[in-house]
Amino acid sequence: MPRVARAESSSGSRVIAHIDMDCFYVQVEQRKQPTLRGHPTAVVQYNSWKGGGLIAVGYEARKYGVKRSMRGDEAKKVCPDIQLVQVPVARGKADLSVYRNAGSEVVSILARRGRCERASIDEVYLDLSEAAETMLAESPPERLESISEEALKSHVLGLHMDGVSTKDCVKEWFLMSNVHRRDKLLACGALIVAEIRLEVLNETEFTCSAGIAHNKMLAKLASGMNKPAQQTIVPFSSVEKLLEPLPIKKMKQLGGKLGTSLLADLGVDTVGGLLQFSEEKLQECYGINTGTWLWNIARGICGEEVESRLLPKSHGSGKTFPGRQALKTVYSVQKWLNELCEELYERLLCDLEQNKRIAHTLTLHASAYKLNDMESLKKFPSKSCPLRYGIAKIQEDSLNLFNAGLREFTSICSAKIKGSKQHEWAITGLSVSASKIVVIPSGTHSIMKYFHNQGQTCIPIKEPDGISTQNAASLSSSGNGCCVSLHLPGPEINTCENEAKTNLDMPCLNPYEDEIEVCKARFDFMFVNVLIYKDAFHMEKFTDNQDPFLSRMIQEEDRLTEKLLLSSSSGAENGLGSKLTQSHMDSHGPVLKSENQKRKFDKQKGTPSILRFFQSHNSSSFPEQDHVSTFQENEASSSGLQAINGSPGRKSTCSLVEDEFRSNAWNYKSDEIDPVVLNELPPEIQAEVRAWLQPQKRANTVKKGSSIIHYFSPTANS
DNA sequence: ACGGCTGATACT
DNA sequence: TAGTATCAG
Repeated sequence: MPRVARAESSSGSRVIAHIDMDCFYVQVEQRKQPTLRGHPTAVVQYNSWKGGGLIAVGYEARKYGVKRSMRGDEAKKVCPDIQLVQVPVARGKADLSVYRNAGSEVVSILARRGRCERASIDEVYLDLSEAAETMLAESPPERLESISEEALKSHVLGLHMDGVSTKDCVKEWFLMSNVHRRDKLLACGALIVAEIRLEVLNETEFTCSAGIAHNKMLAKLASGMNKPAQQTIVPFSSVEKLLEPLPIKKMKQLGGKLGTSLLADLGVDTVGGLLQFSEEKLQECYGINTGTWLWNIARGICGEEVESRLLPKSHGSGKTFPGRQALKTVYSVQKWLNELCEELYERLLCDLEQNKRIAHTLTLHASAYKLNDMESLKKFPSKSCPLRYGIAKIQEDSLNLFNAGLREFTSICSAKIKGSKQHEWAITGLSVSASKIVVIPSGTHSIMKYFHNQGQTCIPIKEPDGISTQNAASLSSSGNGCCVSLHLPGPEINTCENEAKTNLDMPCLNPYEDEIEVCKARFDFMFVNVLIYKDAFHMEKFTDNQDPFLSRMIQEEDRLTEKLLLSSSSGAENGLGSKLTQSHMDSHGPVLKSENQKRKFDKQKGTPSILRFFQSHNSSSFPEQDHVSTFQENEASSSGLQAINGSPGRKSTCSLVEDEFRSNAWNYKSDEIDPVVLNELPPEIQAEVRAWLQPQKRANTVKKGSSIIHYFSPTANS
């Protein structure tokens, strides 16, 4: 909750829109299956129990009294004609990817018009202040020869003095010239939103509703007032009358316990009721932040900014196991964790490919009860650890996290029963999630670029003003190979030729620190890619087994490499991009075998494409060399990577990669690093590199290591 | 011990 | 920070 409110009047009025898709899941299904249009429809989560649980209800069905959180059977009873569509199922669980992707479609349209915040899978905030100002300056409504039909259908709160709000009234309101400037801005905003909503409809076939107001809170309130497919405007003058009788539970954030205690403590059940309490009083009751926040929202004040964020901050995959489905063996837990991790990892790869983002933290949540314990109210603890890319690693780590949690869960409270049999616990819910997702800086979008960029290794590259990093490229999606990629128009963002620009959005830290962050992110990016390929390589042996997921994964990763390489200009020149993927599977790459014949890798048929890429890109003589050094020509001596490997002439990037491929037990010692090169690095980088060389704790011990090295920790405990 | 699944945020 | 709790839809 945004606890700091900005004075509304101090800096000119903002124009904020909240766009809310109408019964979104239903619309998505209706688009997929147009015969459903016009019929009472609901989306149910696959669940043979009682016909499944409704998670979205179309407006035709609502007329019959069908409600969310009814079971499918009840819905049928109330509305026998209802069409129940099932949510897609993958890996034994509901998969919401199609809806997520559909949401991305909408967001990419909205984002063209102003700062855009994806508030949920089907809700978006838009800051239209600039656009409205521009319109007011250049072509104000009163100078328009006509107001669009859609805009004329707007609802203007407070306009209708009880009863009739005709189109004429609305038209008059739009054209009113003797009104406060802030209302004219709202009118402009409403015209824009009407336009946007038509765009959305044309391009996606989805209808939405919208609220237009001076802040997020009011916009959100308004968007729900006239649904579906309508928009509602909240003029400043209508705020008091709107809020005064409004049940407190209708306000966002007050629908839960806080709202309840407001009634219990203060006897207040409408927003207007709050007005009688001083800010101090509210602070006494609910703390300084919440108190002030309450005081403000009662007056329609909400300074919360629209964040520029089109992508989610975390990904998660979870499932519940209610009743007797509860999991009672570690085995079954592991089985389900593996499924959940598969989905999560698929989405992570999507995010990496489409948005160039890397997640850094893996978290496991579980819910459980104890069988013998009378008080089974104990919570199963959440656990997290550094996230290592690679499906097997995520699966292993999540299981370790679970076991760590389970030990706490079982030990702390019920040490009483010593002969601990299997069934003292049961798991009713599992979820894995990935967070701390960071965008790789522009210019790092291919490994080639990294290596070609050497002279100026760590120049921070910023986006053009007004476009935040994570809005770059395309919108995330996930799941099932249907990675929708929607590119935003606008300024070129992804060129490494862009030099450092000043970023106005950021308070700009020490530029030097900034530089280091960019460096770290680049390391992360490259290493993650290498490791993904290592994993794909391992998986090759499974392709014969026709495991659909594994082979899909391999394809996925092939595509990723190809894209990355094609996107690199020099890769394209050499024709490497396409050659590489072709050669991925064939068997000409015994380059590594000289050293470690026993290693698993040597039994594989191919050389991982990334590695091969390194090889072929470089000296032509590479394959013959026994212990090769590469990239000598390309790299300036300031390369941080070289420093990790040692001196430029001795052991370089390629051999670092090789070593990683050769050895499951990755353990560089400090003495393998040329101290001269290490000392050339900026002090912070030196520190970081040295830190990498320390032994790292991992999931078992549940401690977060430094940003990069944990990717390299061996997979197995052995 | 059934509304399931997914996300954000604030507190500590 | 990691872990918990609350909220929303």
